[in-house]
Amino acid sequence: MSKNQKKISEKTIERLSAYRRYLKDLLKKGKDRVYSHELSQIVSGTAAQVRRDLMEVGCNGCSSKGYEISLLIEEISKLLDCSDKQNIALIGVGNLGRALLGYFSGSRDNFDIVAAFDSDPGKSGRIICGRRCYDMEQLPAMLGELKINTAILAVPAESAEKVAQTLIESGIKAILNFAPRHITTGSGVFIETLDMTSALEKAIYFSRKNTQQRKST
Amino acid sequence: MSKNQKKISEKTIERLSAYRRYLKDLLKKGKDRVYSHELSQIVSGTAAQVRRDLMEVGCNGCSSKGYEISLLIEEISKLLDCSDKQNIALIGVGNLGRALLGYFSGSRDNFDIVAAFDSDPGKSGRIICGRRCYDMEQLPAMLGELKINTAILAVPAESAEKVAQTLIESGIKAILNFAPRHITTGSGVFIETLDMTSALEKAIYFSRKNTQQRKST
DNA sequence: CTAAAGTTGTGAAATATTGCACAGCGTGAT
DNA sequence: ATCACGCTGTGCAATATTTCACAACTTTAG
Ligand SMILES: NC(=O)c1ccc[n+]([C@@H]2O[C@H](COP(=O)([O-])OP(=O)(O)OC[C@H]3O[C@@H](n4cnc5c(N)ncnc54)[C@H](O)[C@@H]3O)[C@@H](O)[C@H]2O)c1
Ligand SMILES: NC(=O)c1ccc[n+]([C@@H]2O[C@H](COP(=O)([O-])OP(=O)(O)OC[C@H]3O[C@@H](n4cnc5c(N)ncnc54)[C@H](O)[C@@H]3O)[C@@H](O)[C@H]2O)c1
Repeated sequence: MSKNQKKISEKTIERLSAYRRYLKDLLKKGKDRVYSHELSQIVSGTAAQVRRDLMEVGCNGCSSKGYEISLLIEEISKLLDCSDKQNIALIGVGNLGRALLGYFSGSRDNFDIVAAFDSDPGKSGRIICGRRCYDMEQLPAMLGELKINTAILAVPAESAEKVAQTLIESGIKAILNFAPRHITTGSGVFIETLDMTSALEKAIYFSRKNTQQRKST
Repeated sequence: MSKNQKKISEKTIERLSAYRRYLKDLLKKGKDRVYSHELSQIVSGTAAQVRRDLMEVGCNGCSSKGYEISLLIEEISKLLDCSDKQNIALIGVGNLGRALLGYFSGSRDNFDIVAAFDSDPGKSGRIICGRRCYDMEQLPAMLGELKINTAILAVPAESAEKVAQTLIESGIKAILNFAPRHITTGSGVFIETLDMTSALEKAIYFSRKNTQQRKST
């Protein structure tokens, strides 16, 4: 019962998220069915890969007619989303943090950044992009109070590990880290580091090699 | 001659970039040698993986003493960097674009954002974060003039594909795309899409499954 | 000088991920 | 009713990536 599905790969989860976003677009445009080969284009994969991904959410496809978009969205959401809207915390309201706050706050229906934290007294206490910014001392209490278990980390690299440690001790379960620092954790906390500098240097590197296009997500 | 190494994987390139950044830190702190198991921690891999990565740049390791940091930085740079500093363009000077501009401009010695472009007349013509912002009409000419072959794309999703097409036609060789849209290209242009929303939804998903930590880059 | 400890370089095994190819099914045409 | 067509679901092959494991080498201790 607790083990209905064994394990879905990270790559698949990422693609499912991308599929869903695209499917919502399609739905808005009035489409109601979609084929795997159409979906495959938005992640530069093959149709077979899409079908395999969709198998993980319980196949809803129908031969010849493809997948029903609204049903697919529903099924993907059932897998990805929690029953209730997830509260997210943002740590570090600098240049990047503000951009993220403006981008993610309020616009989604499955999650929301409900609180921001910064060590700078000039920021905490204020309301930024419509969200209250708290002092770091209030972090442990607020995480519990707001039932936050995922955090976005956008503090300078030097502070990243220390802040991450605080987050983990406060019971956070996953961190999306933008600082160019690897976060180590003995516990079962999920850490995803988005390293923009490496990504850019990779792009620069491959701008010189004439590779075929690849990649996704 | 032209085919000195067959092919280095994207993952390896990303890690090499991360190693180098860390190695520069270590050097600044006065260290001069490093072991593979030390490097392995910053990408949450194994020591063997690090050694394998470093083999790609031509092994410089020495039994028992590890790798000489300055030499390693040199060798990685020889692989990753071009002989001359790479000029980068930023397209879309919105909330995210400005953060990126502030972050990447001027601080690196192997690349620099030398020009920004935006379709908004209120932005083009001005100087933002110390960089001139041009009108989109000037894009093709400027890319050639400044010898730019890598671009950062930070425009709204709706415009992303069209702008990417323009970039490719103007001769760009690689794009780091922040818009939540897959860019397709028949040509050999390298496209790297950083999808923050998928990354966040992935983090949220795994905050509920108690996985061991994984991932890097 | 010899042994012990610790590290590199790397073939080979183990995993993870992707792509192929085809059986089976629904649909629409005849 | 039958058939051709196009798409799904999936076993299996093909790749890609990571990890294991060990010989060879360097340094240090005795
Ligand atoms: N700006 C970008 O486009 C960009 C790009 C790639 C990576 N990053 C990374 O993202 C992170 C944030 O970048 P940024 O440009 O927003 O930096 P920033 O300096 O503008 O903002 C950092 C914020 O974190 C706060 N802070 C510092 N120490 C803290 C602590 N211990 N606890 C809580 N808050 C603390 C600061 O007060 C500040 O508001 C950095 O690690 C940076 O390397 C940023
Ligand atoms: N802000 C974030 O933190 C964040 C997070 C994840 C993804 N993104 C993505 O990054 C992109 C930029 O986000 P943003 O928040 O900076 O948006 P934004 O609206 O603040 O900025 C977009 C900028 O692009 C310019 N622009 C629009 N159409 C253009 C065109 N055709 N050619 C040139 N410039 C054009 C606009 O004038 C504006 O300056 C979006 O695709 C967004 O989905 C942003």
